[in-house]
Amino acid sequence: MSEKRTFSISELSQEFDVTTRSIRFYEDQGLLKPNRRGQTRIFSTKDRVRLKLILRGKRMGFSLAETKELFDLWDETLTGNEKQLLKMLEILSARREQLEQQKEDIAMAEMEMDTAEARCREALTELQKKKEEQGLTTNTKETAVSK
Amino acid sequence: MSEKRTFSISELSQEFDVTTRSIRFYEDQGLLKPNRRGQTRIFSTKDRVRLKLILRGKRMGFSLAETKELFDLWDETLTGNEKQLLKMLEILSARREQLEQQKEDIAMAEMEMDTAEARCREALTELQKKKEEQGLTTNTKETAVSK
DNA sequence: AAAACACTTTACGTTTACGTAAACTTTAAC
DNA sequence: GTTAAAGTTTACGTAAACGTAAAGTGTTTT
Repeated sequence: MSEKRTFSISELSQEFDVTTRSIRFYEDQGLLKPNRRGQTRIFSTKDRVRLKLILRGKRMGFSLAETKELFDLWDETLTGNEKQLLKMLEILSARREQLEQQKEDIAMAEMEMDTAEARCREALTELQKKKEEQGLTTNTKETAVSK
Repeated sequence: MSEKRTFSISELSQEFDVTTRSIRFYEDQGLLKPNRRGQTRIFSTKDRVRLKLILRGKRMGFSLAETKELFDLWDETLTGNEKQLLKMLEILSARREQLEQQKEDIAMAEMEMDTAEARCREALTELQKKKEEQGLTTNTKETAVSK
């Protein structure tokens, strides 16, 4: 079912385009807990998923601390007493609000980019016109001279 | 047309829930350019819009430097030679890609939150069942004892 | 005009998220 | 078996985004 592959630090580093330094840092901060063979880190598919979540979180503007909080809470939740479960539900709902906010932000940004792009294109065609006019007059001059 | 109100630093601070320190910092970094009456900063509606953009940018994971770059570029663009305009169009298109990525991220996050919430609710109802069973047995015991 | 209050500059401190270098060990390749 | 490649720890450095304190300058309220 859940694949049992393992990954080296450099494999993950390449796949997700992060430095090994970053990955070790994430471990240091308690976000990843790879096994070891001797000194060497052996990452499981679970670690891989977590790394993916960390990076997505970053793209979404979450700090490592926030992401870690979520991870920890989820782990606690799985052992699950009622209080933990309810807290998790609260947090999930709070996150949903954040996501809604972000969607709004994105929609606004898209609209503004539409108008910005429109203005750019207008300005460009304006410039084109002027160029053409210029081009024509120089041409007439040249032909006039060449006669 | 474009309102001619002005704002004090504390007005903006309150309206957008940022510290005055942050606002001054944004000015320091060249993101805001309020007028002065003596020493005192007088913010225009344009400044207000920019502050709004800065904060939205932050929520979307943009650094102040990135936001500043956009502001500067837009200012340059308005004076508009062709090169600037084309560069702006490129940047806009790059931003759109980023936005698409973010939308994907949000969609993924929402899906995962759905399944997470479902698991939580399952676990909760499980606990409820156990409680009810417990409740029933204790009741029978109690009634048995109280007889 | 004195007190209270908002605003200012200057400057050092702090946290986050790594980069970078040094010196060492383990593993893989020849 | 040694050399190269990849991995490790330790530790100091850095950029971004403010926080915070100090000390001064208006301004307005009583």
